[in-house]
Amino acid sequence: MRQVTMGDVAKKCKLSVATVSRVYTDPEKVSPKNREKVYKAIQELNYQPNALARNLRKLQTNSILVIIPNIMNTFFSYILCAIQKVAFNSGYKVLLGDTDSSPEMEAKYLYYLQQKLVDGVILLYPRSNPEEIQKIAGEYPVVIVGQQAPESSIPFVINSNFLSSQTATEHMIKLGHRRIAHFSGRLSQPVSRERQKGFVFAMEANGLDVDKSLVCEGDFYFDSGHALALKLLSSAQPPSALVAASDEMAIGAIKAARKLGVRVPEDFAIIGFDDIKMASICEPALTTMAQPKEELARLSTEMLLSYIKGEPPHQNCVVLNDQLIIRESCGWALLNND
Amino acid sequence: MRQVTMGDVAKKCKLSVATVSRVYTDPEKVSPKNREKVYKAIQELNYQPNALARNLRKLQTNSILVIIPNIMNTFFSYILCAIQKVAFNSGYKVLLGDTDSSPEMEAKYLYYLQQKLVDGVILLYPRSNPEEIQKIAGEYPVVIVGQQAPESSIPFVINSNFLSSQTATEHMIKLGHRRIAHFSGRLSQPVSRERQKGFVFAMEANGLDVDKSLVCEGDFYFDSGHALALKLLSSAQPPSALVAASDEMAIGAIKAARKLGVRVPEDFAIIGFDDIKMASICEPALTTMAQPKEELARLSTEMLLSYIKGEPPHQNCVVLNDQLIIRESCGWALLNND
DNA sequence: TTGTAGGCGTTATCAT
DNA sequence: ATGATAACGCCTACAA
Repeated sequence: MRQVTMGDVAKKCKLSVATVSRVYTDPEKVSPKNREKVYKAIQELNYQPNALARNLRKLQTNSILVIIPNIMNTFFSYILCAIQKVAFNSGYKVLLGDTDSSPEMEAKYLYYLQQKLVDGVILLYPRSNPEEIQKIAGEYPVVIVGQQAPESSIPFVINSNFLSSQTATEHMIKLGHRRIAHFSGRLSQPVSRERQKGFVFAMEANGLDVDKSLVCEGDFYFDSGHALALKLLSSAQPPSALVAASDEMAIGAIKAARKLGVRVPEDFAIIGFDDIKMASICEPALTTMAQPKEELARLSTEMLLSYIKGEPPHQNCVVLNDQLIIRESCGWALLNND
Repeated sequence: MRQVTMGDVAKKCKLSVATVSRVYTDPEKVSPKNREKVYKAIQELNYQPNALARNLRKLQTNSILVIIPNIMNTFFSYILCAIQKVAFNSGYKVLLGDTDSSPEMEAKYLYYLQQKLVDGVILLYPRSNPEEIQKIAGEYPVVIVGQQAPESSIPFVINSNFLSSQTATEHMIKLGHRRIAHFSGRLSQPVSRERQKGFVFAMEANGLDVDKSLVCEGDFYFDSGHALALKLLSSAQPPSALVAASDEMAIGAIKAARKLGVRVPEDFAIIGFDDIKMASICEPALTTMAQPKEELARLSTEMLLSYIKGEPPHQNCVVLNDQLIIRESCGWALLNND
């Protein structure tokens, strides 16, 4: 069954394809009478314009690609969800590019731009090297979320990693902790280094020793937090508190503590990062630095869309502040309950 | 800056566009010497074929749309992730259609097919009415996951809801429970009705009364489970066990119990459905009916792709079995620990 | 093995 | 306000 085309509609109402086309692109320009005729024919033939032809003609797809390390993490899926909402409301479709944290996948997806498969890309927490990214982002609309593009003019939106990590650490120090551990993500990622630096800075600024054996490299995922905590808690001199660079690792640590009979927060206070859904639900509820997910998503999408449309951007680089959310795992309530 | 086209490549190596095109579609058909020339020119010009033009010419996009109620739920995001992997390996791109559980959104997304924006659709747990779906699915490749398409020939993949709900319920009965509650999803959805029926059937088959006040309609989400459990547990005759039709509701119930000082599983045994990530992490770990997520995703994608390619399908309707995963929340260990 | 040329379904320009 | 027509960039008979 051949597809219904504009030609068919035109023939049906004895008008030209140009007029039919105008009904879609600029209805004002066609007389009310003819407009009606066209609408009727469209209805009767159940016609829908072929997006492929339109895309080719206009050399654009009205869709964007979101490159994302792992949709299973609710932090990412939340952002993805928010991006899709903003994009949808602006008439843009969202292609999904889950990289499973692989730089190679990330690069493959970036090439969708060159193939004209999408009009722009939102790149969440990139893993591939800056040159690779710069090569594409220099020519096509790309906005990076969660990482500052060093020495390049790629627009980005990030949260205040250094500062927030510092805040989280100082929260623990204020609660009286001296031996504090830090679990970072892979240090190959700038985010991880930023958060680790914030931790070290806060410790030193408060005159505390940074025991190197307590500054551990994880990978942001649950399992790494679990394994690291098991090791530390069964060592000779276990820490009394943990600043984790992700909620997943923090929750992994909670589970590890429980397995060893270590009480959280009494014997081991924990603070996470991200505020994923599980953070408020797990037991004890996780104290964490909440990233402004909604804002991150909205701003990056708006920036990308105006970039695509060639509008002058209001802002190219945005740094958003995180928010400390005090729940149970840090032991704040133990001291402040009256 | 004009985009590089096949014409440019052709000119560069003094061959025709046809030859260049063949290098992509059927390299065997062009002489090794010329092939090299073309490769070189492609390299030098940094040429990438324009997917838009190719799509129009071939009237296909090599992409599929996944319509999904809510990516924030790890059950769905897991399936989405698995679908994307299978699709990617077959050269297909994945468009994301998060409906936020709205039938209207679902319908809008279905029309992407008519607009030729995608070659096929995987429809997860549809919420819109069957006629609406049938209208599109009758003409274009659609595979439904999680719901049987009644009186229509739309291919589908589901799990054994009735049977699994029965199994879950009987598990509770075997553990000695008599007053058992059931939380369903919205009864407008067939899945919900199936699971509820499975519960009722198991109760009656075992000669137990079904107290209507214990058979509650929720909406699959955390909050509904929380609210319902609060109500039931503070009633005059609280149940001693709960069969929840989703893990989210089950975990909501766990939190409610904790809030009221009711011990899980000692005073209130709970079993969930889905096996989301949080199920193994929450406290106590959730006993649940695990859906074969991987299989659901793989089979539906394979079915859709062969449907798109016009291959005769191996199977049109698949029913997969769930698996009972015993953890802590049902209290099995209390009886069987020796 | 290679080249020529028509067409995929729209949109946009230019006449009328 | 409307119509004829030339692109958009690629693929694929068909001819050479």
